[in-house]
Order: sequence, then C-alpha cells, then structure tokens
Amino acid sequence: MTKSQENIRVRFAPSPTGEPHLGAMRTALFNWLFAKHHNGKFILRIEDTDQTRKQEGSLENIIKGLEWMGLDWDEGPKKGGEYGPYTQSERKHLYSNAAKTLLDNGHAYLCDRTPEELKLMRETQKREGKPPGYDGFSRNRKLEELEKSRKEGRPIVTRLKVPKNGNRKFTDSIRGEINFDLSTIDDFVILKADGMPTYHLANVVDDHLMQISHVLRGEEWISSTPKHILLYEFLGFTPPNYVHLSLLLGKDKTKLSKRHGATSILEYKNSGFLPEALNNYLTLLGWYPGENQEILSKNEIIKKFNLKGLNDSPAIFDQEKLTWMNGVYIRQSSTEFLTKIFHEELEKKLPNTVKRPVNKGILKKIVPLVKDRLKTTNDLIEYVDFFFLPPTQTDHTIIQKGVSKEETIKILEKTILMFNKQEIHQNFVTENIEKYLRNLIGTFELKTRQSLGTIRSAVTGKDVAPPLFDTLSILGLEECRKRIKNSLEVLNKQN
RNA sequence: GCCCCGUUGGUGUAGUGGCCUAACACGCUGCCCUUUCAAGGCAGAGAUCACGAGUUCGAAUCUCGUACGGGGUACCA
Repeated sequence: MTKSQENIRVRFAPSPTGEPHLGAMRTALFNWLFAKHHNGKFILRIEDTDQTRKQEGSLENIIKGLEWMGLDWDEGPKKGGEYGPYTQSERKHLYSNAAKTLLDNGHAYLCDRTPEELKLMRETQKREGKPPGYDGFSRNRKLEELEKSRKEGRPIVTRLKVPKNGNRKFTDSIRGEINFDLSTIDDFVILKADGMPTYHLANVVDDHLMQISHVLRGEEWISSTPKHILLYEFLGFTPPNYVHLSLLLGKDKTKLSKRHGATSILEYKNSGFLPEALNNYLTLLGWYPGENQEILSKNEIIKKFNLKGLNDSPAIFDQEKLTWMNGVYIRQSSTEFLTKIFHEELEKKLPNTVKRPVNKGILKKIVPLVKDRLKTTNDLIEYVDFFFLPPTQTDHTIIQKGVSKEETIKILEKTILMFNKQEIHQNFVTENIEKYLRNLIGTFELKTRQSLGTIRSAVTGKDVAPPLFDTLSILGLEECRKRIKNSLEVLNKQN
C-alpha cells in the first residue's frame, strides 16, 4: 500500500558533507518540478546525522546553490514550517523514540560489537568466500546482558531484526516492481552508538512525520529501499511512492566526480553560466518533455513535467551541450539584463587601472555587439576589455597577415586623414563610418579583410573583436584617432 | 562473491509489434552569408538499436540466456 496522490509533498534531503553537486542538484530540481507541477510542497531537510563527515560551510553552499538555481522551498531551514525542525540533528528524540518502539515490539535489538570487531568479522567472511554482513551475534542475547555491557562502557547500537525468510517488493515509478529477498539483507544498524540514527531510520521517520508523498532520489538508494519498507512496516507507517532517478555520469561512464572537472553547481555559477540554462539542460538529462523542443523556460517545464517522461538509464553529463545551451540563453536575454550581469563581471575582472564604477552607458551599447558571440559570461572580458583599456601595441599586434609594414602605415595615415573630414567629424555613427571607410579602402590594393583588419588591430589590439564600425562609433572619434596615432608611433619607432 | 538497476550514432534523447531503408538536439565535416570571431542558413558523415536464441507472417520494441557498464553490500548519506 502506498500513499494517495492527492497532497504532493516531496523533499530534497542533502547532507552537509561537501559542495552542492550537479547530480544532487538535478535530484533537487526534479523534486522541485514535481512539486510545482502538482501544486504541492517542496521541502528542504538537512540530513546531518553523520557528525564526523560534517563539513564547515557545506550547508551554506548548498543553500546558496539552491537559491541560485531558483529552487525555493516551502518548508525547511530559514523558512520553517509546521513539520519542523528540518535539521535531523535537532530531531534526535524522534528517532530514539522510534527505535524504542521497535525494541519494545521485538523488531529490534541492541548490540555491543565494536566497529573493529565488525571489520574483522567482514574480513574473515570475505576470506572464507562468504557474503559479508552482520552475523546476528547479539540477535538472541538477553537485554540485561547488553544493558550491563552498556554500563561497562561498551558502545551500544540498535539493529533491526530483519526476518530471515520471505521477500519485500515495492513499485518504482520508473522501473516497475522490484523484489528483494530478505535473506540478502542483514540486521542493519538503525541507531548508532552516539545516539544518532542512521540514514535508514531517520529518513523513514522523517518522511512519515513530514507526510512525504513521493520520494524522488538517486538510483543508489534502490538497494536500501527494502530496508526502508521493513521499517515502515514495523513502525506501522505507510511508505511513500518511490521514484529512483538514474545517475549522472562523467565522460568515462563512472559516477560524476571531481575527476570529470567541475561538479559543484557554484563552479558553474562562477564560470558564467546562467541558472536558467543549467536548469534547462539538467532537466533534459533523463527526462523527455514529450516533444522535440529542447529550449524550455522554467514555466514550460513545470507545466510539462511528469514522471512518465523520466528515463531509467544513466546519463552522461556533456559540458559542451550545456555550453551551447548557455549561449542560447545569453542570446535570448534582454540588453538590460545582460548589461547588469556583464557589469558585475567587468567590475570583477577588469584591471584596477580601469576607473570604477565601470561605465554602464558604454556597456549597454556594447551588449548587442557581443551577445551573439558569447557562450558564457566568462568569455566577455576577452571581447570587450579594449573598450575600457587602450591596448598595448607592438608591430606584431598591428600588422595583418599579407600586409606589409609600409602598407599598414599608409592605411592608418589615410584613415586619420579621413577622420578629419567634416562629414565624419560631425556625424561619427556606424552607418556614416562604414560608408566613408569602405570608400577609402576601395582605393587600396588590398582585400577588405586586410584593410579593415588593420584598422581593427590598430584600435583594439585584437584579431578577434566585435564588428568594427560599431566599435569605432562606440569608442568615439577622439579615442579612435588617439589609438591609431599611437599605433603609428609604435610602427614608426621600431623602424 | 552475492543482490539490484541499466544497455538505440561520440553525447543527450525519440521510439511501447508493421508508418524504422531508425527521428530530433549537441558535437563533427563541407558550403553560403561575412571586416575578424560568433550567430544564422543549407548540405553531409556517423547506429548491423550490446550479443545470442526464441515468440510472431513481422521485433529497437515481447521472452529467456550471455556479455558489458553502474549501484549496493558501513555505527556514510
């Protein structure tokens, strides 16, 4: 028996042991989408039952990651809710109560074997070719004996008494019915020696108390699910619906990890990816919208999201496609928005010699010129720094392929002369500049690309830059003249 | 070892018994556009649907087996 579909309540339950990982964020995303689609609730719960693995700043980063991705939670840390607290270390009594119930109704027992003893046991089992697992040492020992052991200072854990025979099956929304033989499951620990619950106990107690209707979690949990089913059964609870998401893999088809490059969502934030693009890309990894369209807004995805579109095989994270998609999102963005984020980027990356705040008026004019050319905002600086900082020139940076030094000097001198014409002087705008410049270079015995390339490099110091005529107009007549003169000086000096 | 999940071009996916001589997107190649770089347009290469057997008039699609990949087998989550 499972819960009804009426009140959709899902949760994302990270443990604060590291960075907000791409795979985890995708799980969060799917949970969030499912909740939004059904007008349900998305709950954030912190699973910090392993005190030894806790990492400083991890929780903050996870929250930062979720906020950046726009995955807002209805209940959880910073937000509260009627099922709180939402941090497991603050709910200890609930788990020990559950363990007590299990102890009382005979479904659990205490055990005083130390981790060292257990490790030795497993090694022996392996050596003898037996399947490793708890051997049931304390299963039938008297309670008084264990309590005495506790008084003597030995560490005591609580284990679930897993039936030796039979099987448990459950229905996974993606994979269908999955069956496990109970003989393959040992008497696992539910309450650790430090009084903290293990994941198994904690997630069952919390999902029940928080009335979670659907558990969307990674595929790595499939094997543990029969343990959870058992716990629900012995505690008299009704299990939620299970949806085990396929894993995210790296290029070599192993679980995505640091070896594959950036795995923290925050690294993508810092590399100039837009959260909308990452969201869009991530949803497409293991989910099909029902049609070929791939560029989908968050609202469209919410509207279309359903469990049926979920895929059962693991997906390899392809950064190239993400990068392409990010470019699509940049191109789609408004000038106002891009001006804002580009401004932040330039404030950060332009050298100190550039006066702050960075000129927003100019930036706004630059945006339409570069938005088609960028894949990430990280690429921005290379394209536009010369607008704010005159280039340092040498012969090498000015002279174009197939053009002699003499020709280069001639082109630049004539360009300056042309700039002196009144018609240009008074109306230094793109169309006008183009008209006169094209006229001028028509008199040279060079290809258009060579002539214009020469002017480009003289002004920008680059081979790759935004469209020339617009660039000149944005820089303004005086600045252009100054830069060309400077280039001429460089060329003449080294002669 | 044992248990569980998976397997369609390099990648993500579509496909649920005949419309599949397998579709779409990224990437790749070529051409066009063009002042550079992008963007855009057009064309193309790339998959014996992991393999084998079976069911069927007919299978990428159903069944079984094998191989390979992944996950689990903790007082980690």
